[in-house]
Amino acid sequence: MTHPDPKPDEPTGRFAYEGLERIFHEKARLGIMTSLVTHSRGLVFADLKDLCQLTDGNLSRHLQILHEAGFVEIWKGFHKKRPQTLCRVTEGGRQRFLEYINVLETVVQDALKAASGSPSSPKLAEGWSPI
Amino acid sequence: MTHPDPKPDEPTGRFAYEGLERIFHEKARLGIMTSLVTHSRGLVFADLKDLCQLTDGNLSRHLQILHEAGFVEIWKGFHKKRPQTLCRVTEGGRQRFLEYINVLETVVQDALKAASGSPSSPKLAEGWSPI
DNA sequence: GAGACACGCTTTACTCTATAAAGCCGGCAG
DNA sequence: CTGCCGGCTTTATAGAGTAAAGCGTGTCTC
Repeated sequence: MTHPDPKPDEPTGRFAYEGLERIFHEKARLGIMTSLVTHSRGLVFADLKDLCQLTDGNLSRHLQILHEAGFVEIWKGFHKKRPQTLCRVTEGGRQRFLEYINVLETVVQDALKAASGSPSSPKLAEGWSPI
Repeated sequence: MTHPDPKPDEPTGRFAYEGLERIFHEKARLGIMTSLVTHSRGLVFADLKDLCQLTDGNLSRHLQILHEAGFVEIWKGFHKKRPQTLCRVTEGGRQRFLEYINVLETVVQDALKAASGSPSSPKLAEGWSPI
């Protein structure tokens, strides 16, 4: 074997988390993407808004961003003579989001590993002063 | 039993993730906190900088923010006649960070649950147009 | 038929913030 | 004493999240 312990995604620095794509790493958009991945047939604007507890303007802007990135499709239609917007995640969006989620999983693992280990902080040697 | 299925942290809306504290939910600070929780005895500025792959100014600012929030302690000292800064997570910081991590874990669970389920998007009914 | 009102979003304006670049300060070498 | 380097801080700027305002269409009521 050439590589006893490959560790594919960690060139040099630990805890750098380069894979945490900015576009997904945002409370509101995390909720939107999770909602859309969960409901693969799509969600109308109002339902998505309720699921994610967002205001209209807010959801609109985030959807615009995700759409420009090619991660969600936006379809316009009508329901009872009122306009309706249907949102669906694209296949690419789905994949990239799940990659992001994998990185997030390693973050959680790292943190929990640390938590189980060291209990509490010891005193410092002389010569250090706070603040 | 009064509550068959309590679900403590979910009042009404799903995928809202209110527990995702802004101060931790940031790539750089996630790395810093994980590093500090992992090294409970503390880390000097330079080591932390390398671990998180941050620039000096960047790390300085993020530490300042975390310190003002009471989540990290900053100690000043000297090493070989050069100033050194030692950073340690506070007990409160450690706790709050792990709470944040728990929320992050539910995000990951939600997304992965969705991923295992629905495969791909069906066609839309007539009357919808894209963009 | 003309306001008034509600629905379903979009657009705008503001504030906050991450980060690159510049600055600062003491020690050391020549 | 002049310049340079290590070890951070401070500043400046671009970018982004979000509350508030705006807009267009349908549906009442009088």
